[in-house]
Amino acid sequence: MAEDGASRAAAHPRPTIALPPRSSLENLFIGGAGSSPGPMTLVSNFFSENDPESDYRSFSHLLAGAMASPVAITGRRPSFLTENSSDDSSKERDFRLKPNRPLSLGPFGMSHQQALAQVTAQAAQSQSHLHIQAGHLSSLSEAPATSLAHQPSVTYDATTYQQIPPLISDTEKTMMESSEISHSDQRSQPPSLTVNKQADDAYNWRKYGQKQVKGSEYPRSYYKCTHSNCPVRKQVERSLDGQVTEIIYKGQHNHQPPETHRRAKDSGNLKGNLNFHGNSEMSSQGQTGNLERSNETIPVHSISRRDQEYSQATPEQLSGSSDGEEAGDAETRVNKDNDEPDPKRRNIEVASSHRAVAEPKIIVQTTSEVDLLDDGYRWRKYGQKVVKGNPHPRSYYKCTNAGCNVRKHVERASTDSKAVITTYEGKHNHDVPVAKNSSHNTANSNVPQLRAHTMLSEKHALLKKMDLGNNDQQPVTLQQLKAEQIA
DNA sequence: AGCCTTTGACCAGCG
DNA sequence: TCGCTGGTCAAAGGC
Repeated sequence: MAEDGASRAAAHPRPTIALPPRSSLENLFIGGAGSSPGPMTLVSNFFSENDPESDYRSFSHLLAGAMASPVAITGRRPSFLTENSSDDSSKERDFRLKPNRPLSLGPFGMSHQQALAQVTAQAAQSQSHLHIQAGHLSSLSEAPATSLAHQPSVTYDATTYQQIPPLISDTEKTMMESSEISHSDQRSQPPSLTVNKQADDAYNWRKYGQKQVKGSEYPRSYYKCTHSNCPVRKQVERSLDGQVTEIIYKGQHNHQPPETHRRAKDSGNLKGNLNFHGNSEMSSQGQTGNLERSNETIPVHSISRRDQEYSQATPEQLSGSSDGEEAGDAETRVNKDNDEPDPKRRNIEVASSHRAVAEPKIIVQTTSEVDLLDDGYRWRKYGQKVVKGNPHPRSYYKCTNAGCNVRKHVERASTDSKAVITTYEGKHNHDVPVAKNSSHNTANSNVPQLRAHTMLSEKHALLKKMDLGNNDQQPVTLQQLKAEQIA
């Protein structure tokens, strides 16, 4: 098994690419050299820039911050959380985060966290369905001289909404500084970076197995929480050089994190979070008691990398559906239903690091029906499923290109049949096929740009909606977006 | 001594 | 029923 993994990894080494800086607009419309799938990169680039402070505003930092101090987001789990296709027979459903590429925020003057929170939250309000996922390695330009390979993915098992700790190596401990920035605070001022030493993993894990899983590029390691009687387990896929490529958490901690870790988090919060209510409280709540029914407060996992290449994910609190079943797989989904403007929901704690780590890509994609099957690539449908709570089936597609393992899931929103949530998984290892009969595809090279335009317009419309209801919270996003469009 | 990782074997679900 | 596969167990060894 290990040999298999080694040989496969050797045959398909993941690239480590450092590209020169690129303008925000260029990034937005073009993406990185050889990037694919184009559409996936577009909106992600929307959030990325060459901001010199981008190191402090990565999505991984977002995750880290939320992990350190989860934010309560209550309400029904959004319908655009899709179900893990690989686990649809199980009651265990995963939220999966695959931060496959670095990301930094630039011209918008806002953090990933802000953008992410704004977009997702407001999307729910406007009944637009956003899918935020970490995606592909396609656009590589944002990360300043950072290895872009081997971005981890994280799956959150939605069966039991656990708080998932960051895993911080000793090296990281010494290098990592994090800022915790309340979402609402950040709208009027730059992130106030405060040091939040992510001392260590909030929980202790013991490896109990390793296996080369079919279809998985790297060996999968199995870990148990070492706390007595704690059922939480996690699966970690690591590349040969030790970099995490995917993390899956299952179960719910029935205990609090080690005391030392909680103290560290509390300390960090006092310094940096002006508008957050109770990190340590959340850390404990999230473990056992938050699974209320129609108004669940769900701590999202948080992760980190031990090996300096990834910081950590965030336990925000995800809203859960009233039935607690419809969750998504797909890559990262940070979202919420915000029928109730709970102030807590708006407080997104941000952690950041000075480390030059590879950062995950965030993809926020809204698609119209037109875009649904016309993203420049060719797809073969291989499955379809009706998910509880959504009258519309989700369909599964694979890229038809030989040797390409990219898949996408297409789902119509339960509340709006014209709204489509598309989830891409994987990275195309080929160029966009020669133009099809789409006006989008007049030439291969135009596909990304045109789609960018389309998506940008949609984004604009979305953000405009957002702006109407939350003028005080989204101004930067909207203004920046408008600026981009004018440019 | 205790805790951890490693790794082959075993088990259960599924087609 | 059988084979495949993912997940887990548990002995052995290392730190």
